[in-house]
Amino acid sequence: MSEKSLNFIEHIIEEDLANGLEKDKLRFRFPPEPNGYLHIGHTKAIGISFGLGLKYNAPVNLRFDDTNPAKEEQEYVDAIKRDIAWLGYTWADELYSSDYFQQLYDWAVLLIKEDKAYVDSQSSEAMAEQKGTPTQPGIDGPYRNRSVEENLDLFNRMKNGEFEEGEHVLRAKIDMKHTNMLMRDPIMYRILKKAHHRTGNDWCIYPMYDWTHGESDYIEQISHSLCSLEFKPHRELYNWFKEQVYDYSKNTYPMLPKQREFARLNLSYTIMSKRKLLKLVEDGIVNGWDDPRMPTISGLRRRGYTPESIRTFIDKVGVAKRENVIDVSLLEFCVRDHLNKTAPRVMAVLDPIKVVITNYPEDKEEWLEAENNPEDASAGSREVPFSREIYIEKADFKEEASNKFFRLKLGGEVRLKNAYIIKAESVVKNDTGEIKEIHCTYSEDTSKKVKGTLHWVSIKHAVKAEVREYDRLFMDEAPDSHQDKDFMDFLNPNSLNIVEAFVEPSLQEAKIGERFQFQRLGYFNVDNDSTSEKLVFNKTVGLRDTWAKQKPQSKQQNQSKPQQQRPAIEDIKKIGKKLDRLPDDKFAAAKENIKQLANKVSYNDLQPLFNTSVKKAGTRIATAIALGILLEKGLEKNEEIIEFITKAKADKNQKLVDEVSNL
RNA sequence: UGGCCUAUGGUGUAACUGGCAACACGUCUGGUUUUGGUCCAGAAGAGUCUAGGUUCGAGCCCUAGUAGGCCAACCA
Repeated sequence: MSEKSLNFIEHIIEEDLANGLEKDKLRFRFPPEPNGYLHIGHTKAIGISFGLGLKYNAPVNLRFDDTNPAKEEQEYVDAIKRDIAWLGYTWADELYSSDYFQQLYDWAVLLIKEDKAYVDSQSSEAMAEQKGTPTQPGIDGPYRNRSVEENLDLFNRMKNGEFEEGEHVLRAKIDMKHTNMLMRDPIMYRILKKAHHRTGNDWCIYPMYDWTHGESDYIEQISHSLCSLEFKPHRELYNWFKEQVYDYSKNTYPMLPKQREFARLNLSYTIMSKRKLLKLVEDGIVNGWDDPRMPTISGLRRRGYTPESIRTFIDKVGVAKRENVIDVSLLEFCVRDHLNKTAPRVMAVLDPIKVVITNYPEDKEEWLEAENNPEDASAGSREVPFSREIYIEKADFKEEASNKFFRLKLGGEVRLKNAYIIKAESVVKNDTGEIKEIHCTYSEDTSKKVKGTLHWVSIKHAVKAEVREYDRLFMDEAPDSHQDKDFMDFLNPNSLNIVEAFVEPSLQEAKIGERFQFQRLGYFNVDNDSTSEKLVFNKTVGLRDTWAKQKPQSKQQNQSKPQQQRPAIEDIKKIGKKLDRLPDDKFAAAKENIKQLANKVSYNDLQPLFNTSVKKAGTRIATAIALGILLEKGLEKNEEIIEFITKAKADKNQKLVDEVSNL
């Protein structure tokens, strides 16, 4: 652990420690709002705070940020706790912001007494108007200078339920002209006559996020409050509030927490918004929050992901402040890596074709030994039944094929995993020419070298099972990042594919949640829907398949990325940078590219490049090429241009001299 | 007309107070293999957004641009 270089948050903590913060004062928290299920994005926040707790041996609180009774439910509290525990993290205290409602109220009264908060009685529309915009300052509202007495009275009556929702709010009195809109007298309390999942009807005023969150951190004496980037502008308010309450309570709560922000996790081909995930659930696109296609923790769990693999994934994605999109292939790598070491191997045929071994006696059957996991000697072995008629995968047979195809073909030999070597002799077809059976002969000499090995199941002994194969839910790399299109437009209609498969008989006893490698296919686990009458498997992830990659692909994979539209001059500079180091053929291509781009460039764009320093030959060559186009299009040579050309002609770089010579 | 944040191979993250740009995924070779998996060996791929400056030396410091993100819920 100490080997690994620190991320920026760890650097901050190390610095705080070096500056005198005592190590036993370190304390973190994970603060979910119980209004939905946790998803893989939350796992990053969980991993950061709980990871820090582990690293520094510091407590990490689980605090439900439950200040909005309209949206929050016990069901979500339970699901969140279950998911965090499943991931393998242990929280110090289970806490609720609602536990602090009284303290928050008392502090709010103190703020009013100091004329730092006031009751506003306007409509939300009027208040929004006075608030201004990001580019325009706000103006003071008519209630801003109410007397302390009146504010105290009104606030007390708000608490007592004397007013209806929307009639009054309590606002912090900061600065309506502040450049940070959050500082323009933010609302601290609103009236909400709703029952809260924990406090019931005790309160009819509820504190807002900014007032609650930071003060909850303060009460819990959290040292480092870590959240995602979009809360960066809130930090200023966070600090303002905490400095006020510190004045009132520094003796009981001596430490001021520090908020820092990191970039949230984005995964390619998936969405992370709770609201949008909820829509998938409500519209019946998926079968609930734990549908194996969902990026929720519960979905991943049901899909067969291991908590270990999710944790290593989070560890690998790192922590920084720039927007990122992680490729799902990294997540898949992490599960494969873990399951490869732990999942027992079994044989299952998903798309069967019948093979008859003509020289094998009709009534004979054998039980052959099969290794459970070549990666784990302690996993032992089991026996699998073999008989005259077996299933193999349709894709594993071709009547004719090149010798790049080292599976079964007519006249060719192949090894049956854990069994004999067979040779395909003939096929039986139906009227439409479809192959119904492959007739083979077998040889008991298993020592022979054959290139291919196939998995199979004995038809007589095979157990039927339902296998659910999943594909990504969205066809687009970033489905919710298109301003002109709705994320629902990118739904993949084939995200679920149910097949009737045949599995080896040892699987009859498989229990819900158990994970296996179906050899040569991928990792599968037993779904919750599985019963003793009907086995149901989920495909967690396929094996790496370098064979599939060699075949021509007609995939939907290659969708062009939404190319960000840079000004042409920027591209020219970029290309120009290494232009002088390019081999001739590449240089010609780059030159052509620059010529194209130059058509979109004005003289004013190009002019600044004339001063480019002598050592940056590439940029100057690019400038010369672009200038050539502009001159062709009728640009008049002025002094600056002539000076540039003259200087370039005298340069020691031959390419530059060439480019500039015919200008 | 504003404020704040960010910019390093295809992707993600490193590079401690300036000193040969590293690691992982992905990609491509080759080897091993009763899984076209795993494993092993290797390769390609970035002069760190652009320009200018400071310096013996800049991914890191300064200036100016450019691009992207966030900010106007009685949501969190």
